[in-house]
Amino acid sequence: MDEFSQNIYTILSFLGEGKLITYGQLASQAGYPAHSRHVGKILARLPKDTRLPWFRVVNSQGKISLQGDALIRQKNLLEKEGIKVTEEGKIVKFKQYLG
DNA sequence: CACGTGACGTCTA
DNA sequence: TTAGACGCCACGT
Repeated sequence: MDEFSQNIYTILSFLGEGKLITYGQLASQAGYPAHSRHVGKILARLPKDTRLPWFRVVNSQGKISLQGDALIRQKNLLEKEGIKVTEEGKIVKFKQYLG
């Protein structure tokens, strides 16, 4: 477990309900601005029963980067927190949910 | 060592 | 607003 991953987990654990963050912001806040892609890899290997709010992470365009059933899962979790998402996975009023 | 790939980002037309 | 071109970095082959 490297420092970058630890930072990602810490930042996510402090991300409150109804708040969103992008891969790029996570990477930057973790101290490695150029590692936005790596954030995805780290999230992808999280256990299914993790307590971390991985579903509050979207790309800089305000869209969910997952596909198929995974997209549906994240969509449902977000809507459960009052965030509206279109069929294509686009977050409605995306910028309102950032820090 | 070269190359392809991925839950990405920024610029530009 | 959308698409394509590039940039970026860790990893497996």
